[in-house]
Amino acid sequence: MFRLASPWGRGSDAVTDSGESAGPAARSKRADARRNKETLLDAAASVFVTSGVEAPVRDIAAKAGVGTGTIYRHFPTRADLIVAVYRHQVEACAEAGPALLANSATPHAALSQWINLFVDFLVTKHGLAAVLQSDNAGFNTLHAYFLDRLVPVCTQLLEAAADAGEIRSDVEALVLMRGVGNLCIGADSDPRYDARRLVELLIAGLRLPQ
Amino acid sequence: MFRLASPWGRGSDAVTDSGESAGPAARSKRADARRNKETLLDAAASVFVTSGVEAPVRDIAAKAGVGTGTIYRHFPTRADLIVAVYRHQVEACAEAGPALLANSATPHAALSQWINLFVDFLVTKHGLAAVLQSDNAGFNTLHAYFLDRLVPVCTQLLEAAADAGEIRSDVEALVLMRGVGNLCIGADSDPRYDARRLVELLIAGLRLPQ
DNA sequence: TTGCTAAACGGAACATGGTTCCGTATCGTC
DNA sequence: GACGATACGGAACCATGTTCCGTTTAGCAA
Repeated sequence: MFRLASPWGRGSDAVTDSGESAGPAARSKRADARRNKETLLDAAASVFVTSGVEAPVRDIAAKAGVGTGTIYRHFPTRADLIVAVYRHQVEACAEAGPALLANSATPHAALSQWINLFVDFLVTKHGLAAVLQSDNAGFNTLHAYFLDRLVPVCTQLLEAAADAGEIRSDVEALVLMRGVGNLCIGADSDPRYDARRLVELLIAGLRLPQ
Repeated sequence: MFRLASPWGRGSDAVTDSGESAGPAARSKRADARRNKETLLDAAASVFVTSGVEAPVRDIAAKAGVGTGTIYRHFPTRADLIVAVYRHQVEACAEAGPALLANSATPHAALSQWINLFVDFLVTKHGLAAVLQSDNAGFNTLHAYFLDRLVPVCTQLLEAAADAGEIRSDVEALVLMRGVGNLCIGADSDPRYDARRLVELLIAGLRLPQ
């Protein structure tokens, strides 16, 4: 069974740790700034687990022992903080797509397993799904990141399954992913609601009518 | 084609207009209070159309030419106001269930049409679907009202279709309705997202595997 | 080691939105 | 016309996201 990397697997973020990628010899960040960013990411991850992604910024700042201004200097908007916290897991999910396609019996099986991965991710992140769909500007970067990274993967899986004649070919990855994301909303707040089940039905509905 | 009553069909609300239903000779409400409640409902309906159900309470009060306190006296919480505004249409939807069942070729067709009715309702009410799923306490009454009124209808349709051997019998109405509601979130803010389509797929997924 | 400055910090202050409270105005009755 | 119950308006309160700015500090150079 495929699983995403551990939630605590974001110790060192190679891209954002020090200095900007642009410019030849851009001055590297001050040590305390780098340290604070790490502290902040850990605090946010921890608070997200207990209070959900909609936890007040002040709570995260408090947990990190830092002022709110510090958060906004490192992460221009809350969405950027969320992206940073979950980047590794989203990357893992994106990379799992081609791997599943290569290792599964059928493209449809790969698609199904990949969607499961995505659902598991969303369902275990209290409130993430809801925030993902919020039309609130300011979450635009969050929205964009998820879509930019995952839609191409989903497209690839959908096309493979369609080419194999397993599913209808008139459903776009963007629409499907948003649908799946929507179905995951509130999955953790009501035990009677079974998001995984509904997603299964949705995927079942993709099958070509016999 | 079945359609819900016009959005402006809530002129006189027989139940809540004057006096309480409890008590033998409960004193009837003052005329200005009754008038204000009507004005408020009209203003809210109008604001909901242009700014969505999440419009600030102050906006509704302003539109009605009334203080915010007045809103809260008539409607203890925002959710109560929303319920009051849409009560007629929800009732119409609930009543359409048995009617469709009686007039359709198959129970599955009735179910499908009824779900369409529900989806049309949600999709045309900017932001309603999102608010419906909000786990924010305070929207409990809204949540409860929709579920109390519509789940039994949906259950009836599901059971009829299951008894006819058209669909699987292991999906509860509550789960299905929440799923459909979720799929409708954000349907009006992004033209690329096609909630109706996804709901169709979900309903298709209910069919017994051949 | 000491001094200096850009960088970073903290948290008060501001903006927005839901909700409560209470002094005032009004209705309906006597 | 007077009076008590009812309803009204909107200021005030609380919670939250975000910005701003005076203060502190890291890192470098003399």
